[in-house]
Amino acid sequence: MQIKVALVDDDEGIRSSLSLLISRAPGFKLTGEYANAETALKEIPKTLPDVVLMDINLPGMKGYECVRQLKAEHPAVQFLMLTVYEDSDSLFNSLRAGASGYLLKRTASARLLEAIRDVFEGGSPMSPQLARRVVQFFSQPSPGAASLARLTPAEREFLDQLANGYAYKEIADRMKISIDTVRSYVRTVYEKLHVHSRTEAVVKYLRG
Amino acid sequence: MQIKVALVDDDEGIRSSLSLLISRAPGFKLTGEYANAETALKEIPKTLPDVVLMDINLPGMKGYECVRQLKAEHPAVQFLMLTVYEDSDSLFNSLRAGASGYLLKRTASARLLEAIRDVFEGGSPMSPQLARRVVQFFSQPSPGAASLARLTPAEREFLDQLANGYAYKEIADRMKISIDTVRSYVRTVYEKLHVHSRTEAVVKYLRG
DNA sequence: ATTTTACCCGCATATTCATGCGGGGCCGGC
DNA sequence: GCCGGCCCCGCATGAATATGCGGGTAAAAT
Repeated sequence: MQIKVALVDDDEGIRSSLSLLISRAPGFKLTGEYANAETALKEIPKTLPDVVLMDINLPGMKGYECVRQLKAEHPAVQFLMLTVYEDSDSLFNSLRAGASGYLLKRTASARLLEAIRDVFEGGSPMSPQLARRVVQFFSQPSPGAASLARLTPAEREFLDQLANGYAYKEIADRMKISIDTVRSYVRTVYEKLHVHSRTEAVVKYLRG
Repeated sequence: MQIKVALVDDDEGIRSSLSLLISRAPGFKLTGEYANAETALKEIPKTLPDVVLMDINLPGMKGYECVRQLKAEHPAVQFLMLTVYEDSDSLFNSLRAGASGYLLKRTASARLLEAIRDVFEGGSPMSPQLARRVVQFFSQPSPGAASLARLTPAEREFLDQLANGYAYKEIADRMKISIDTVRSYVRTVYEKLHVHSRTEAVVKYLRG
């Protein structure tokens, strides 16, 4: 089965080289190439490709805006963003818009084809440099993390179970400890977090 | 310059094959291999490798817990998680703990070495399947947002009070309604959110 | 005009939670 | 050695929660 690929980029040179790459590669079929977002918005719904390679920095409407609109109407179409910059805003805007992958343009040809296949198969290929941005988004330390750090590993594990909504008895089973030990954790954790109820503890845990 | 790599995995077979791979690869130097998190916690601070390959599913202390502690003390050390599962919780736990990359164990050898180098150079290699989870985290504004929207204003207000840790009686006072009405809200809200406990409701509210 | 929908109130009961008081054992450091 | 931190276990009790069953009214939709 051929993967139908469309291409949106304002740079004629890039477009033609990508076009050549894709049309020559076995298993891929180029169904259209467009120089701007407006044209893509009109034409892509007609051919409904499997994967769209989308340049971020289009003149006029930005690439991610185009993705947002197309993705809303055609959720099955996958979008793979291409950019020359490692710009954070563009990256997060694209992800929010529903893009599935994000590659730097200097990605090698073979890797690009592989990425298209990845996207088509439900993956999200991403250049390591860009992935790092995303990863950092998660590890940004929160304000209340300090008190969380004072918990012992077992206590943290317990707190995690607590946040998952399990009853004491269930937590005891999952952690292979007795219900009374669980109750013991409740006290120490509450004390360390300065809370007096399960809800408060969970809130502090999720936010911290 | 050699990249110093440490290895944490409880599976002897995997450990030895990875060990062989790394020690034979030019540019890499294996500085230690450990069968569990506890040993790693003790030994890794001594050798301070550049990159640690960490299995997620360790017996006893989980891999991401180990990362959390080591990363806090030694921020320069990079962690590359290895797992057989595409489990969402493990993934996000690891990212929050400070892991930089996350690969499936079935990743090809060449790609693994490349990933180690990526991590060392500040990237965040990630298997496309796993990256998709991360990407979805952004595009899905919230899985529960839809159900949250089905709440009436009063119910939302109530849920907010619930998330603040107030008891039913306190909520009744604050909202100037009867305690029995509060109980009524409990039921309708739980039903709409498909939960069976205060904690689950609050979690869904905070995340959605 | 009838039905639906949303909202408010009430009672009863089983379960869960919060917290008081104890007791063990293991390990690492002073 | 002894102490302090961490982990584990136990009993008891009152408060809070979850959920069953009801009943009303007023506005919106059909």
